[in-house]
Amino acid sequence: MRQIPDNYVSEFSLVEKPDLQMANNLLLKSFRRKDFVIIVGNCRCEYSGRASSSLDWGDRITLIKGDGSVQVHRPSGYEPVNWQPPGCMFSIFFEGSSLNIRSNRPKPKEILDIFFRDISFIASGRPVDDAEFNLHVSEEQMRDALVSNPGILEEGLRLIDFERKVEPGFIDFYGKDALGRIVVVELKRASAGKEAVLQLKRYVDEVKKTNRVTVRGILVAPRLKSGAQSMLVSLGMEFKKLTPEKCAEVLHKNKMTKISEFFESD
Amino acid sequence: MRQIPDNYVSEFSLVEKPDLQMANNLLLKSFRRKDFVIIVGNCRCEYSGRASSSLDWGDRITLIKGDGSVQVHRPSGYEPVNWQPPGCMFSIFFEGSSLNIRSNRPKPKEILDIFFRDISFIASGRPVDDAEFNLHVSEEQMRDALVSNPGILEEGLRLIDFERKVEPGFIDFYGKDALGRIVVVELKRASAGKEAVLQLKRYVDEVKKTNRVTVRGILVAPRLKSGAQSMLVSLGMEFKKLTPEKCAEVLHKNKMTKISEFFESD
DNA sequence: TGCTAAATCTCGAAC
DNA sequence: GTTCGAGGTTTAGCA
Repeated sequence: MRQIPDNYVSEFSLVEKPDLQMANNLLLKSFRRKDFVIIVGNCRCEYSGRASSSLDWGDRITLIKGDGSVQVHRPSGYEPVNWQPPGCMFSIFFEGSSLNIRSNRPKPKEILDIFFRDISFIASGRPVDDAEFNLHVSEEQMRDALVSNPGILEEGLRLIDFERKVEPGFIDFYGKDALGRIVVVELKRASAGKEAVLQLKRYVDEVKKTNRVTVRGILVAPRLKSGAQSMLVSLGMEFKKLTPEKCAEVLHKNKMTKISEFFESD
Repeated sequence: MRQIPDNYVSEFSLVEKPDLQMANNLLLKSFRRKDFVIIVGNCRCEYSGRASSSLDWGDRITLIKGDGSVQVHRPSGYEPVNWQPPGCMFSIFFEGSSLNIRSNRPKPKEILDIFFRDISFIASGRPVDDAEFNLHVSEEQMRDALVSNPGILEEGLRLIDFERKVEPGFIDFYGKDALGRIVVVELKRASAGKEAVLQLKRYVDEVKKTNRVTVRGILVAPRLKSGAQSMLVSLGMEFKKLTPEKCAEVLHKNKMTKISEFFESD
């Protein structure tokens, strides 16, 4: 078996200005092989399913992936103008003087028809990509930081439980403060708005209902959206600022501590 | 001035297997011209901004649009693994033995670095697409149908206001029924779930609070998600079915009526 | 499989 | 410019 070199790039076959008959043959083969296909050309689109849409002729870039997803990109805009999520079946046939690529999504039932009348080029291949994607600062990591070091919020704060199930959902951080009062924390990675305030309120009410004691509700986030502050105050709750940067710092310190512990115990 | 034919397709330049120096030159030119660029090759990515991420080497398809948006696509999945929204500035330089395309988003400050070590091909061009995109059945159109003809929901229902601002948000339809009771309608274009029930509940509560009268809450959608029905009933509210097809029919009739009125008044 | 909550959500409109 | 809500949202995590 031939060794694949570390920087091997799966070749893409390129066909420039194919006529529609050739395009039909190329695409049939690619669909059967579940190749990654790029089609640049002049097309129109019809979509029908959860909603329905139509788009007249224009030059677009179409990506069809081996997992059965499709996206039609216009010259500008981040989002595709038409698309299908993974899991589609493809068929292809002539419709008048244009070539119709139909992608069929079974559930929910959705169909996207792309009609090509002119194709600039078709590229197809099987890209190889086994790398792991790593997102560094998530809400979960912010919670980890808080759980591992509640003191960053307030002197004397102690953890009782996290991701604690109560009826409306999960309490990010459940603990007691220096005076022994129950503390319920709702954590947001970005600006916290009124919906976060209401969510926290529901948790606090639920905890009060079952415990019948004083419960502090603290909304923790990098900042508040406008209106959230007054709402929070009027509902008798608090806001405390916590930034991703601070969390990263705490998590870094934890790691360092663990490493030094490892050496001490060795 | 030369006439552009109706099915004119702006040509894409294709360069297969360019070395990194040639790729650098090609891309520099394309960035200056704000071309649409497609790069297929082996790359790694580093992103830093609202969050941060890293992705090791793999074969990927990169789209760079004239509006300054970027997306790096893996062999599978609908969404790009890394991206930048429109409005970025690009720079390109060598980093060790790889070619680094840096996209810089000013506000919020975000940087995406894509490092190429091998490029299968680069395609660039200026696609022309002036077509209007048309989404046929939107929630707004369903509301228009309901507002223009409240009778489709219930005999004797009258409109008082729509898109009415109350604190949690906007009430889709606000009216009175045949018995003079206030009716609050929450409209969903697709299946309505528990979150829609809760949304309606908040609006009803808000209206009750300010008006201190009987308020009917009606959830209007093509169908309910499982669990929503019992939740709705237990909160003392109702469901009424309304399909996009019915709305389309009503809107069509309205248009016909307007046209005939036009002829009568002529 | 169905539901819930988050997202580097994006996008557009209203304030 | 900011905020807010909708989306053919998509996607990931669970029951």
